[in-house]
Amino acid sequence: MTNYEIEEITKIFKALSDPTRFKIFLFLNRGIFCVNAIVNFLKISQPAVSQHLKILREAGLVKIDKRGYWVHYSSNKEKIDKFLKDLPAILKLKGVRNMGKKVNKKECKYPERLKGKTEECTPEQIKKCHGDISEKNHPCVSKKN
Amino acid sequence: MTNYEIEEITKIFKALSDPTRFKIFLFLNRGIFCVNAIVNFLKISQPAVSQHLKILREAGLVKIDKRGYWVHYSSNKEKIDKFLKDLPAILKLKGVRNMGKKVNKKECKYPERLKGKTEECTPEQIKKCHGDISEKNHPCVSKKN
DNA sequence: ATATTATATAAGTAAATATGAATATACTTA
DNA sequence: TAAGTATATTCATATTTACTTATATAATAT
Repeated sequence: MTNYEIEEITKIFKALSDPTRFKIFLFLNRGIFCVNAIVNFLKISQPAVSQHLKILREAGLVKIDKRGYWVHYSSNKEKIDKFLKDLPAILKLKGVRNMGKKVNKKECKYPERLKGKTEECTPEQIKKCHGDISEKNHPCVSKKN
Repeated sequence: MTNYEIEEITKIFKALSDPTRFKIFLFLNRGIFCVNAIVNFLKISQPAVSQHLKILREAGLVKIDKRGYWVHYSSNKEKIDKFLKDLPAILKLKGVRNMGKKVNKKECKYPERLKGKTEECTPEQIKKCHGDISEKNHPCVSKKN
């Protein structure tokens, strides 16, 4: 699997995050359509459709085929299939670059002060909370999830 | 697979469409963290984190566990796994309700007038373009994708 | 040639979003 | 009790977004 930048992934999610645009995307999953076909299907203005298509295109989700002055759009199945295949790993943080800074020492300050439910935290967790912590070895982490 | 409303799906995509929020989501995929742990990891204000968490929670992507005045967040693995499992079918338009109106007769008006590239359209396609068309039997549809 | 058509882009606008500062709430500590 | 802490909420603001109308572009039709 190729590595993804966070912005690359969120761009895809953003492209699919508007209901109107998502309908266009689903529509294009069924075949190859010209812009006016989508306009007449959705009953919104032609520029609105063009702009949604641009966002879908820039996210790599749809393809273009110019024929005369018609422009035929269709879904980019290769890209979508690849994304679907990679997604489980992406969501589990494999293959994502530039996650951000390291965690510092200040988080989850005093979990050992918890009364009544302290028994739900293991002694190691409590100990960790004041020791050295890195992105991988964090307090407040439990295996219970 | 359960059926999804379009808004339900786009709400999940929208929750994952902001880079900051997506980082929070990825962070929570690694364990159970209190809000301040996330604040210190991301270096943005605590209210900003709380609000992102609210959006992730409302999309069903994260879970809450209140302990004293700490609130431990973690990813909702069941929901995420189910969504990942359903996604291929969703993107292929199975299990999506309320897609919208039927297609009417106006789209892709005169594809047969195309010169030079007409041969790329089959006679049936051109014929279809002026016959009865429904959501399933649309002009401009080709199997070439 | 001119008129028409399909699509894209630009400009403007109303609504939504991301964020921070201030405040509220609820719990803990002393 | 009062003071402190973690989190949520409210409010204000700058930015982004989805949309429409108007215009531009490029091809087709007459």
